[in-house]
Amino acid sequence: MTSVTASTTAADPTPVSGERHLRADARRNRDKILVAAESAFRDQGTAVQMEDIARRAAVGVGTLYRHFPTKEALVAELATHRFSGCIADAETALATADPWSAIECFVYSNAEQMATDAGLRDTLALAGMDERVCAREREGLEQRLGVLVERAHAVGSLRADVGVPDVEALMCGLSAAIARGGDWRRLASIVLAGMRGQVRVTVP
Amino acid sequence: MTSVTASTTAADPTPVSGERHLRADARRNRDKILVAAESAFRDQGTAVQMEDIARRAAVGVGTLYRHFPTKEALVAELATHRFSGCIADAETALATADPWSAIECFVYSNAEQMATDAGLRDTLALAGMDERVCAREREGLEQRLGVLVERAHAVGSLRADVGVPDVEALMCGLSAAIARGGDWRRLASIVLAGMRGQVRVTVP
Amino acid sequence: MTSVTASTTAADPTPVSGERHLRADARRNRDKILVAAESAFRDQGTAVQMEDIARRAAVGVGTLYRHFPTKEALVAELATHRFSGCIADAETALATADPWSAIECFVYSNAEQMATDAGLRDTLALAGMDERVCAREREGLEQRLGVLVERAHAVGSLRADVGVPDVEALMCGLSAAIARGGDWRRLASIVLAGMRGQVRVTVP
Amino acid sequence: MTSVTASTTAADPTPVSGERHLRADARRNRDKILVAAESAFRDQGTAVQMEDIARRAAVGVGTLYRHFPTKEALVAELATHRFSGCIADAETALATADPWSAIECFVYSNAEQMATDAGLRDTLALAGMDERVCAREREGLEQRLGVLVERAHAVGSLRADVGVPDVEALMCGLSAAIARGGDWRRLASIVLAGMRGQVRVTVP
DNA sequence: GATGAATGAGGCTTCATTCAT
DNA sequence: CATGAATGAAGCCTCATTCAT
Repeated sequence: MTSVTASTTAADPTPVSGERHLRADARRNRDKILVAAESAFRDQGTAVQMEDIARRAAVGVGTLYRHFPTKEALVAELATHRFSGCIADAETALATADPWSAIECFVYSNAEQMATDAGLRDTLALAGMDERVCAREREGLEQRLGVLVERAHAVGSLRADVGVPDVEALMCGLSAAIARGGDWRRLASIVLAGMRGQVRVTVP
Repeated sequence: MTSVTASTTAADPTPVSGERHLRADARRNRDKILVAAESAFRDQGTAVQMEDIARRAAVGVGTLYRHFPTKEALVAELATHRFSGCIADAETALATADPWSAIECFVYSNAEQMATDAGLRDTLALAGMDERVCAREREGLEQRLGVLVERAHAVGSLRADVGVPDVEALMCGLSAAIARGGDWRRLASIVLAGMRGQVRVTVP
Repeated sequence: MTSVTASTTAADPTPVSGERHLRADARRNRDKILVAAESAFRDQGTAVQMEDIARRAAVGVGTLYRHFPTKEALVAELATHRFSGCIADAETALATADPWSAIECFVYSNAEQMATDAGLRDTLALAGMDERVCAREREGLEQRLGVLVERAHAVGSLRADVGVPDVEALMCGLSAAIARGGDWRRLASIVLAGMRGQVRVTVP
Repeated sequence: MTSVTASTTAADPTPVSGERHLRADARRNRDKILVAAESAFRDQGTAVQMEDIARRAAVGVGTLYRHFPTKEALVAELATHRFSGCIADAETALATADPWSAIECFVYSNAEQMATDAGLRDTLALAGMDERVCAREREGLEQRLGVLVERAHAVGSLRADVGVPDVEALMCGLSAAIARGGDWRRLASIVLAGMRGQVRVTVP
């Protein structure tokens, strides 16, 4: 689940680090803002005005700025959510026994998200510009990808010269390709086929 | 060659249709502006200020606006240049006898351009937003791609379910991937491998 | 009175239709802006810069633009105020029993306004350019003038060949004449004398 | 004749002061510019761009600036022509024996010009702003008007309290009124009637 | 001289951010 | 705390005027 709404539920009262005790309404506002920002960025790109976002969230700009001191901070927050989703995907993929299936799992679930939620693409593209935002999440993702890649290399199912940075770049590219509106499954399968190691069928 | 500088040489004094008699200095300035704009967009993205571009071109803003009535028009012009480059690549590829080699030729030459000149990415991404700009060039490109794809399909060297829009999307994606800074040759080869048809084994 | 300052008083807290609940300070600023704009236009004509107006109103340009999205809109608002003043004058005149006195009343009160506030001239001249602005007010004014003219014609105290458009034109002309700086009473009386019907001698 | 084209003919080789020996083509250009400027101001008001005027004159901006160092100078030149026309009218009027007929003659001929040539109105309105332009012509006109007014006063056919400045203001106003598009004859006759002294018919 | 390209100060407007209510 | 009005730096563009061809 990459939903942008805060995931803290009754069963999970511990707020994520950085999200201090917020009064119920404050939290509601924060979530409304994130949802609004997401759709706003999706519809109008980085050019959206803060006031637009506030309006969509049915909130005053002041409130928006109370929660996010800067437009950049808002984007970063969104990006963080996104990366968290990616990490979750990677985590799920790691649970898959077969190394290549794990990679497929990761790529497909990511592609699906991008196809479903255009905001994801834009946000990541945005965040992609400045390496400093979401450093922690990036690192977490890269770490998991590292494991996925390593495992796949170990059994030769991933092209030998493909490293983590390549996978990242390819995911980024896949995202851009999907943005053009084609069939995300086909596009993902093409990229996966390209990444596949040669030793795919060791003929008996 | 997609160089943005005017291609009129001593041997070809007839200006391209649509480019009316420009005084020598005017043409020089126009070219300076295009070169400057290109690098400016490359360095700072769409956000560059017109004054910045003018400064880089060592020209007054007025001159900039004399040649391009709008920032948008400038971007469009650049995009047109880029598309022309793509078309030229496609044309070159068409001259290759083997259908698959032709596609490889196209993808590699394009990828190289993107790697060499990161501005390409932004410009195309930009132009991608509004389908109306460069309509003619887009069409021309799609037409050539159509031939390339058809030929490759005929001999089964291109995945059967890959159409022109897919190729476009993949090129777009490749561009984004390359923009992340990896080895463009490897990335291009991955995408090509993914597009390759299954019938690679020409039965003995 | 055509004072540009908001007419809402303690006794009339209901804002005029179309003027939504404005916070006290917002309304104050709006009024400050209108007053400033008025004097600015008076002093410098249409050429005044928006920043100048803002400075006179002791307000940031942003505030100016929050209240009036365009310079044109600001002028239109001013013109509307002026027309409203004219309409009020016409209304007052209509309350006068004697048809000719009514016309005199209208012309004099208008002339006085023009003399007092030279901005009127420019604003009306400006508004005169585009028939679409203040269409409603124009119409309202013409309607009242129609009644005034008709009544005067009925008793023969207005030159038979003078119609509403003539009165409007003459008022416009009177405004221009007054703008030159002469004695507005004399100028108005001259125009009135010229409009007077021949049958001034009520036969004994 | 208020034609803006230079009035120097073969029979009148003495150039007006300020118009130095101009080569035939230079003079032709100068005239083309004046004609163009006139119609340009008529159509678009003071806002016309110098380049527009040059284009209408089928001349480069450079040439325009060679003849008139400033936009203001161009306007002034036009205004001077206009004033000269007024002076000529006044001169003609002075040749009329009856004092009141003389005034009527002046007012009607002026009104006709204004009705015929909208550029006249605008130019004069423009010039009217700055008292310094056409000072010489203004003075000349006022002098003649002085005589006309004095004569009319002497026989009591002009309202006693009407002075030269009033006549000027009224002419200005008449111009504005005519600009609204009504019947200039009627408007002029109204103003004249208003200026007429009371002792119009000394009953026998 | 004529031409029109170049110039750049200056105008209008936007929008991220702050602050009074 | 929420609100939305206020702010003003900064961006895009215009156009009177200058200058190279």
